[in-house]
Amino acid sequence: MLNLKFIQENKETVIRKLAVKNFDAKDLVEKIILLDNERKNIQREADDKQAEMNTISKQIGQLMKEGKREEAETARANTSRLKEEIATLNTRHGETVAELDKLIVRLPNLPNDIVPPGKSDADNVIVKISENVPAHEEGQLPHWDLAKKYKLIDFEVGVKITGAGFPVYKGLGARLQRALINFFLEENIKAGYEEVMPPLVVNEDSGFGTGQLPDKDGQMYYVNEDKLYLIPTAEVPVTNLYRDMIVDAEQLPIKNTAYTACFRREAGSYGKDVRGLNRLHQFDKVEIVQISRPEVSYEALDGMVKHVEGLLIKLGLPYRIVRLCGGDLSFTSALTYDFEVYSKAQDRWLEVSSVSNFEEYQANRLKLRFREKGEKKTTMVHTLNGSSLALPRIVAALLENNQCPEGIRVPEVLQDFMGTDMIK
RNA sequence: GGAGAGAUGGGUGAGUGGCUGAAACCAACAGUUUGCUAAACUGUCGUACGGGAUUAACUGUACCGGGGGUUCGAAUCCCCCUCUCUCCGCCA
Repeated sequence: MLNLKFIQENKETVIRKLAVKNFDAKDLVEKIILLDNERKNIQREADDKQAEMNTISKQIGQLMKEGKREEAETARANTSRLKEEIATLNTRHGETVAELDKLIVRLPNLPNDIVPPGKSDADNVIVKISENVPAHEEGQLPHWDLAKKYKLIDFEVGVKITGAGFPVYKGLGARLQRALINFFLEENIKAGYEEVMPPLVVNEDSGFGTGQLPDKDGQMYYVNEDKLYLIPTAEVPVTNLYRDMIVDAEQLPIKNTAYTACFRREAGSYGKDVRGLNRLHQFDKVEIVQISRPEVSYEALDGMVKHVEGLLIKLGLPYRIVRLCGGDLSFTSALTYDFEVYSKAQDRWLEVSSVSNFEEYQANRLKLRFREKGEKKTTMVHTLNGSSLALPRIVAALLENNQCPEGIRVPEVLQDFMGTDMIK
């Protein structure tokens, strides 16, 4: 969430920048500022009265000790009115804060200045296209047919045991999952990311910390009995590792990578978007997370983009990198680069990674700060994350782009993990 | 799931109604001393939200797992919740 003080001092900037996200913040910001001022006034009044009360209480204690019962009784008689006033003020204060909290989480993160304006993904800016993008060919099989032909993925049995969007990987298909996970993790570790293996379900505080709640409540699976959410991405448990912490400056940057299954309800999706592996309710993803000093977070972002690009190059997949426009940018992100791989048979670009800088938006919610050595004051960190990578569409692109008369060519970097150079 | 014990600052741990935002020790940080290291000594050493000329000194309030209550006054008494530990049961 945005910082209250910042909103107070930069009202026009907030409104102007959120307009890039096509978010009309004017009324909300006005209301927030009004409420915040009210909150301060109430607090001042309540604090003063409480201070008065504390003084009287101390006096009573002193008088009692000295045996001056009469005077103590007199002092006590004066407290009841004060007590009531404090109670009233505290109630109002609580209500104001609650209202303020409710409003402030409705403000999205401010986009970075280089975020292009735009309404939808059509307005995203392509910043790079790899040179190996093939031409669309007729007669190529889409991955769902290839998966069937080589007995790699069984969508039907997944429907039987769970439902649509829960495929079952079999044989070399299952092994390909494992190969990709291992490959990604190894590469990430080589790049200095420490591997963690977090829980796949999280509590409400964690969902709030990274911004999935309250914004995307309906997109997560919820375990009612225990009030837990199935994670939509490893970002949630991994970033929340550092919730409510003050880290030392020399610990930064913190770099973690994690493989997890991800669960998404994807309510409202349909059609060719959900065909085959294009959109699933459960899928596997390796994630990278960085916690960075604010002044270098954009260098960190560039580094992450380079790293993810390196993975796609090693896999030999045709890709492009796009900078998301304001309208396509997520609620919590300040700047996002999406990676898309080209799928020859579908003649489509498939999103396989999203690398974002959240600046202090998540840190504010997480209460994640750092402290300079020897200094007293704390500063919010910047948090970043990216997929490196999400498996299903990588698999789709690999199958489709690497199909040949003999079978499906396995990229060299995966051959050891796969135990073969050709899926037949 | 059953029974019991517990939850205090970065850590250990004292504190059963006012003198406690919290002893002591450890860790950490700054400094003194020593030829270096170590040791010793001195000092600092929670967070949030306010006030203060909004990067001051200083200062108010709140916070001892979370929420509510009793009281002029609660870390301390009462109630509810959560979590942790031990034992039993079940079990990958």
